[in-house]
Amino acid sequence: MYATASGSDLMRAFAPQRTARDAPLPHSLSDLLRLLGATWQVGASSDGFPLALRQLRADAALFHEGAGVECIYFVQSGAFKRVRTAEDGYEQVLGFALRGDLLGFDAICLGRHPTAAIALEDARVFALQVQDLAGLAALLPAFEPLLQKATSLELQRQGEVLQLMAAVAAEVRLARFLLQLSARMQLMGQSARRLYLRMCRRDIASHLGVAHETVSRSFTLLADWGCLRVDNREVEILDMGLLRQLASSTRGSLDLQAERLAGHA
Amino acid sequence: MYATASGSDLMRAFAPQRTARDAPLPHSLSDLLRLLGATWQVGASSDGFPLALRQLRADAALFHEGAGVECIYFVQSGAFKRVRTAEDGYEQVLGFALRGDLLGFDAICLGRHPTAAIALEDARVFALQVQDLAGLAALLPAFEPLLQKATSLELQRQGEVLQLMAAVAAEVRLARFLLQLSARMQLMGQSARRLYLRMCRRDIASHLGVAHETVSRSFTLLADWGCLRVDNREVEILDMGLLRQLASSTRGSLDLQAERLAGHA
DNA sequence: CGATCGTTTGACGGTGCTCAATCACCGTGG
DNA sequence: CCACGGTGATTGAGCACCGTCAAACGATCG
Repeated sequence: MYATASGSDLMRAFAPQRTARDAPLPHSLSDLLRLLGATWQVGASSDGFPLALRQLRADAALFHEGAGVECIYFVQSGAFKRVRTAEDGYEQVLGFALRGDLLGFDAICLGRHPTAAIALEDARVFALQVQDLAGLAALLPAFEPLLQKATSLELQRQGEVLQLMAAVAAEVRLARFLLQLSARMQLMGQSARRLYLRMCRRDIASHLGVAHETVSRSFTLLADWGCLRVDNREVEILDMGLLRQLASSTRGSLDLQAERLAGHA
Repeated sequence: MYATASGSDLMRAFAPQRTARDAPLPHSLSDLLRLLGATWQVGASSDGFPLALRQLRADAALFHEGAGVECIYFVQSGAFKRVRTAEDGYEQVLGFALRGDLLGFDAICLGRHPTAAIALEDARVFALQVQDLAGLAALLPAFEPLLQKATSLELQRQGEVLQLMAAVAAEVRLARFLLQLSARMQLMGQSARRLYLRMCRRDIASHLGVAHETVSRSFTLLADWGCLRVDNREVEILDMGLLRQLASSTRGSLDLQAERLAGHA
């Protein structure tokens, strides 16, 4: 590696596993802070801080399971799935990461990534070396609360995912998943009603803890009940209230919905 | 409350919801840092830092679902369950917290506790006001990495819990749960083989996403296969290898175990 | 246009949920 | 001291839901 004093090469040095087609992209610490929800502007003094912007193609791995931790990442664009592969090859999807989400932080405690992150589409991420975290905190005292908020949000989201898998009925799981996705899209300023699923049915199924055929069946069931309009990966929520009511049912008693189904048939 | 300038009263001031039977307990910042795994000693300069040690009886709530966040907590002794209650009264157990675990951090992002924490037995926790976090970071630069490690560990544990609920067969879920518990006990310097379950079957069932009767059946099944010896809440792991093998099976194919069962019968 | 992958739908069998009874344990009060 | 009620754990029977296997359909791409 050529060590010159130019800023461009500094950036390059902090972008691991950079492939040939990657080109240096314009970015700065301000971009990351704005992504994390900071309202104020960062002074120009910290523009030299080592912050890499990595670009990935669909199906590329941001990091592999078991790999040593070098960076934590913030999704700038695109979508990821977090997966853990069992010995027999079964892929467990633990969650999906969208714009603004934190990736790889669960690796800090043990020094290795317990899960892999795979891009579902072309994506860009900010990469922050863990060894630079202390320096960044010293340079920008306001960064620490932002990072804490981000980790807290991840923790809270993981809790919601658990509730998702805790539901017994498959339609309830799917309903909860769609509502969570809808809420996140709305938080990003996008439509809460019209969703485009970036992941395939198999990934959704793994995430919900059911077979992928069951996901299909649940989609058509929700569509039959008038909750949704489903066209492959395009989903439109037609009756948000009914969807919420479905998602809130816990043990048994989908009978109310069964009646509605009978009424429509 | 009598307001004098003594140090004891300072402690009292930072212990919210203190009941009459609670007495001031000896504690210091050093105790917390040692609990978090710090190897170095803290200087006496920071002994005046506001750090409360709260004591709770069994079944008492450390914080309620939806309550505003004031503190984050580190479990000093005892055990907790983290629960979320649905509208129809169903209690979803998201996880259990033991000595050294962080509680309440998922509330920081939204300012409200998304889950409640209930003591499973008499317990003690260190309480750290969130508004004091920045001050503590300034006073002790080495604290920030410890907090990050703790949050990272929580995040990683939540991922493991997800894997737990992702398993299809009930016995597999129970096997994974017991292995996770065993690993945590060993990490705390206790026996990995002899476990005393601090939670009732219903809590375990909710945590695994099955009916509590199924938990009972799975316990007896694992015992019949020679994995465990179960006596109410006392569990002894007899065949760790077989238990691991069971826990690693994902989709279908418990047939191997079924053969073993037939062999024993 | 064929090939491959993803999605949907059907049929069947098994696992676990529901309902219910029994047992064990414990603290209370007669 | 033992009867009593209460809670938690275990076990059984029946049935619905979902996983597995299988086939057909659709989309995308070379």
